[in-house]
Amino acid sequence: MKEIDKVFKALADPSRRALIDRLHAKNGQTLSELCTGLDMARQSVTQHLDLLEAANLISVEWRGREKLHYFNPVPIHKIYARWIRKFEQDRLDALLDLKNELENERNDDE
Amino acid sequence: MKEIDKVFKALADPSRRALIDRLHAKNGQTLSELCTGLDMARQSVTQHLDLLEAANLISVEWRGREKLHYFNPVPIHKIYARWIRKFEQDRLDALLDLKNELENERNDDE
DNA sequence: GAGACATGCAGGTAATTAACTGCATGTCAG
DNA sequence: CTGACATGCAGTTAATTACCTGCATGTCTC
Repeated sequence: MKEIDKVFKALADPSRRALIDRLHAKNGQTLSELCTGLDMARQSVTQHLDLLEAANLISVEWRGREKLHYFNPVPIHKIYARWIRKFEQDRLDALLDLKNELENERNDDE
Repeated sequence: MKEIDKVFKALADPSRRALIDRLHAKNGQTLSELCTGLDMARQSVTQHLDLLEAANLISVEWRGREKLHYFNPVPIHKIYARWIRKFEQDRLDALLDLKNELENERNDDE
């Protein structure tokens, strides 16, 4: 499976996006810490975290018996760079076209 | 299902992203036009397009017996605005922090 | 109106997924 | 060393998904 596909798939689930949000709010949380308040078995959370890790959206670090989780924004930046920016560019292009159109109209009047 | 979730789910499939790319290259294509060159039954393509339409990523317009498909970038912009920009912001913040840190160090020297 | 064409609609199936339960392993603290 | 704790690992299940095939409907063209 392509890298970018893993990222999109990982982001497609609201539970996983929530986990990223939690890590974004407080980085370096343990598994049990991430589980608190969630209506889901620890093992299910692990599965989600594994997917996020496979997509390189989080990285883990062991400290004794605890597993610390860190958010990594790079894949999201790549999605933006390779897949969203070009559509954003269309919006700018459309504005430029409109601007040129208006200016040409003005020139036609002269 | 939440709006944003439909969009993420719709974007999670590479076939659907390919369809968006094709529409981005040439807007207003019919169903059969979108099917050409794809190794997939027409009915399967229809299902993908239905999902994209449910996510508001494409809109359709009937002309006689033909169904024209148009790409709509707004949901992708919303993803960027509500979900990606804040992570991008972190990168800027980190740069600013670094800048301030360096300046403070310089002041400490004086 | 007949035949070609574009698409819709209704199942059916195999693969994937997201959740669970139960038990095992490894680490800390007294 | 022992008990508590953090996590891993394996297997099960129900829901979802991504396909397919077959047939129906509606619209052009001659």
